[in-house]
Amino acid sequence: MEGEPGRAVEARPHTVRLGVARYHDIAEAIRGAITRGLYARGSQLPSERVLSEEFAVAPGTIRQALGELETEGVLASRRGSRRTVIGEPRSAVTFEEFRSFAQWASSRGRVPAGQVISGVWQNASPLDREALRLPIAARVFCVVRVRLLDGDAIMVERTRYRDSVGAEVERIPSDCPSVTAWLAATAKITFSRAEHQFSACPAGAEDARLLDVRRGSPMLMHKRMSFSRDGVPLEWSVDRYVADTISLVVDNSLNANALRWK
Amino acid sequence: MEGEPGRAVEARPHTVRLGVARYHDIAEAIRGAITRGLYARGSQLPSERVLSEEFAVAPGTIRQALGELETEGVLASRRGSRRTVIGEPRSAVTFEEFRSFAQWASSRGRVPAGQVISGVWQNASPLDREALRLPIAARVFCVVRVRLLDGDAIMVERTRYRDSVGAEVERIPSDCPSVTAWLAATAKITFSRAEHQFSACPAGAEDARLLDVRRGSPMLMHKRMSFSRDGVPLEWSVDRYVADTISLVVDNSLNANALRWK
DNA sequence: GAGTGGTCTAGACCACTCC
DNA sequence: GAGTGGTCTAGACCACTCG
Repeated sequence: MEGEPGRAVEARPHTVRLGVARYHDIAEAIRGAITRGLYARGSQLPSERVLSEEFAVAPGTIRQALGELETEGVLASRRGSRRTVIGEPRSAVTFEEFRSFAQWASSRGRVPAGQVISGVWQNASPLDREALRLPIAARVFCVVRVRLLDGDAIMVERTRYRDSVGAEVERIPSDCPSVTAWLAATAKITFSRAEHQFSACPAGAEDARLLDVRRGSPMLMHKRMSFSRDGVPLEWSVDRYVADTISLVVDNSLNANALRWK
Repeated sequence: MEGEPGRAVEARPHTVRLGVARYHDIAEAIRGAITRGLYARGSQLPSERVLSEEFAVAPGTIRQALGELETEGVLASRRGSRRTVIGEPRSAVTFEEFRSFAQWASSRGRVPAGQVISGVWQNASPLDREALRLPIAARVFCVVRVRLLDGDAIMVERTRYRDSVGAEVERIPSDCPSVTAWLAATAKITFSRAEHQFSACPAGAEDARLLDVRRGSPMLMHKRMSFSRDGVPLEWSVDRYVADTISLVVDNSLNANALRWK
């Protein structure tokens, strides 16, 4: 293992280090130990009591660290039996990466780009009003973008923003690679929760023209609604990807679920 | 609220009731209070201290209950500020529902059915060996099934089982609606983790014939790998759904992710 | 029966938010 | 400055698993 067990925690017993929690440190240490092969897949982890002595922390702190790893699907536990090592920790996608095309692409070492096809204000349709919980006669800002990956057009994005957000989006330069990043930096608008729906559909006429595929060819459709921290819906969007350019990976266990792109 | 705060917990301070944990009870009570409109969307929940007095439990127990609700995306919290109510709790899909077509359909009040097209033993291909972590010269049991929803054929499932599981699957009656349920009940084989990948693809010749769609028409492709509790891969499968018959819903927040079908 | 994880108690200090 | 959530301590009993 690692983590300097005999670190002499000093008299002050529960000082939280600035920025990083101790339990997260411990999770990181165990994660690293698994990656380095110290714990083989299928083997058993030391007990919570033993770990709490090794890391010189209270049992509850160890429990928090192990909880983090179980959520990631790296460990599995059962009452009365020792925790078993499930496998290599995966680089789970962060929320930002999953929500933002640009941030996902960058984190994978690929070059994202975007091109705005149109951006207009419209009266909110019944669909808009339901999705964004708007009153009658509200307006929405509608943007159609083509997204490029390493220079290839692979996706059409049709987004509808509520007015407060739309007013900011309207000012964004049309070649800005990441709307999400721009909104966060300039307008302090951040998305804290999103709901995604995936299905397949045939390419429409506009899709075919913008992405250079045949009409009716298969596309992965991704509907998305994003919310502020207070649960206010900020935007909803329908993205259509050319088949075989991208896929969504979902990892689920009895305890929790994790997402990542591939 | 509810939960009979003055329930007279008695001298024994930490007796866990059989089956249900107290923190889960409390989460359920708060969930119910939100559903019944006692806490409006966007409003603030009472503080942890107050709740711990109302429910007559230690603060840690309240914290566990609130954690459950935050994972579901019902609540959001921020240091120094009170927890805000995000919205109606969703009926998050259980792991079993997400993995099993039959269980998902049943839970939605729809009638699932399955028909085995073929079931044969084959030598494991390189793909099989990688997915199931098998040695050279291992055998896999390959099954092709058509899945029906309310009488309509909507999906072709091509599954490959490692030998120990295949031997059991071979004995399952061909009209059995739920392979998962049969395996759990009869052979005590349960899946505890799965990895899913979604993308779009055109219908192949066999898909077209079995599902009565045109070749090349759009399909939602779902690759799936299932593992035992100890991390041993038990099966992998490629399912292809007719477009617009089904879609996957993923909910993700800064803290956690939840899944459900729609 | 020894050991393990799951649950729970009853406190504490700190970082942060809001007034 | 008062109050809140985030983290941590140092114990406890119970249900369960395994040898």
